[in-house]
Amino acid sequence: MAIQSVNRALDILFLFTNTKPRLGITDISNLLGLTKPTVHGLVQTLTSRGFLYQDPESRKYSLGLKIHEIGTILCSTLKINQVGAGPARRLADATNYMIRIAIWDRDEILVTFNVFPGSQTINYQQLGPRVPAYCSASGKALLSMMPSKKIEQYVKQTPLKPYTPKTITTVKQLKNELEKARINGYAEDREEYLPGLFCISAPIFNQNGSPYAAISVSGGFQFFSNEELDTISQQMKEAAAEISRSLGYFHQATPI
Amino acid sequence: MAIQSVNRALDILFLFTNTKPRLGITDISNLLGLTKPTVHGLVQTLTSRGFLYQDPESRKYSLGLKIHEIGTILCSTLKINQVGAGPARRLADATNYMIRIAIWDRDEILVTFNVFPGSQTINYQQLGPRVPAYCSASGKALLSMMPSKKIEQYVKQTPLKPYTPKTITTVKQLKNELEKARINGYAEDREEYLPGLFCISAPIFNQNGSPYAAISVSGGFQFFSNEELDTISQQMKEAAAEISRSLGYFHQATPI
DNA sequence: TTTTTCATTTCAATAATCAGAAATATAAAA
DNA sequence: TTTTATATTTCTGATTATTGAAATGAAAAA
Repeated sequence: MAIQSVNRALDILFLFTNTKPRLGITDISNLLGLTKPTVHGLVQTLTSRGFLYQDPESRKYSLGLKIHEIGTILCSTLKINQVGAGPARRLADATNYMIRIAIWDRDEILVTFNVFPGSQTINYQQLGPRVPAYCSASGKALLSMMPSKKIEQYVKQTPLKPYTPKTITTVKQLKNELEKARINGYAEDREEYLPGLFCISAPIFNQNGSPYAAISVSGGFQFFSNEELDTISQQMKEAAAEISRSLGYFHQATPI
Repeated sequence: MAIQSVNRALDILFLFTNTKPRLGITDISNLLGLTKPTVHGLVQTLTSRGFLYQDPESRKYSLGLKIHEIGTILCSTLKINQVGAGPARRLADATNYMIRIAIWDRDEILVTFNVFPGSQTINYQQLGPRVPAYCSASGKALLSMMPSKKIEQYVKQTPLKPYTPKTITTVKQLKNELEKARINGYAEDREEYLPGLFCISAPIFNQNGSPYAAISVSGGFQFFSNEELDTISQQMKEAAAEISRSLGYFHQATPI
């Protein structure tokens, strides 16, 4: 049983966009095909709770800051952040690079946690950004561990749009990358999404043994020597394994 | 007219916390004093929209990732971000430090935009973190431009809790800082919230001439020489003025 | 000033939701 | 296996929300 008024209230929230950030009652009424008294009641409720904000001058509405509050709570309730914060912090200090944790969400990579090296900087325990899986190290790390059926499905329905000259745009290239990731235990992103940004990422598994999240090390490409890559990837894989264990994952012992 | 079911749906969302990240129907029913069928309908609606997530195994509910999506939209619809992105990016590249834009929200500082120097790093056009006003450069920059009545009200109802050994904990010290900020045109934060973090921040005014937001430059304290401080604070004040003008603020000409 | 626009409120009929109690379903625990 | 706990569904009268048309209020435009 879906609650009509709740659905409509959520519909109203998603009417606001980059290009239409401010809406009036009549706008909303027209967009949703609802009467003005109905819209007014819903909008007033959302406004009284801080999910909408009414500009006193124009009387137009925009999204309210209470949305940020619930977003912060979402972030702190994510299990991966709760168990990943410690290992990520230690990895940041050990490597002196930015560390991120990300999860797979609707075929994209959603960053859930950011740590910068040195205790003098803030832990961004906050969500975002969202990045296509095929051109991020974490995306490839996760994809490489998914069943081949899922990979086929992914490449079939995902246009490999180039973001930089180095973005992978063919299925063959992508599959090669995934194979390499399976061998190395980590995936790479060599300026495939942002120029100058080089990342490596290792998958994190949950108690079902499914690839659930990924931890990544980001740095300027010029700073990663081959030797450094060996050291850092090793530390990163250990951090990933530690988090996987915290999530209840036990690596299968090799059968005799 | 407040819509009961919408209010209840929002109540449900705020039941989830750091310490209680997963709740069942009975839990929610008890916490809100509602019957189970009522709660179930609301929860199902929120789940179908992605605002809640039900774990298939435990059947418990937690906050859903759709909350992040609406948070992203909130961020991109904020006028201050829309007009501040350009100047902030240029300031980051000019100074080679992290730049942030923040607004005053319920006596706290809410960061709405982060830019890191160099095009190789990502613009965090995302909300958070939230920091007490009295121990952040942006908070002091904004507070310094508020009417003295508002300042009195602020210090009266805000406990000056220490975060570091250098946090300002007396009203007198804070007022001295505000006076200094008014003279300099920017405020400072010398490791008052996080050890090793030094920031300066200049206020941004809206078309009413009210202090509305602040732009800050963050860096390790050891990297700020006096000379550098002069240059950077000047560039920062110019960026702040540019954003203020974009918001419709015209600086009063000095009367003859 | 008058006109226009749109937010807000009113009202009564209609539709949707809720409470309360109880039944059924489902999964974990004993 | 049975027991236990809890999610989910069912039902009906009571409560609450929505519609549609119209009126009022309040600010901006002409």
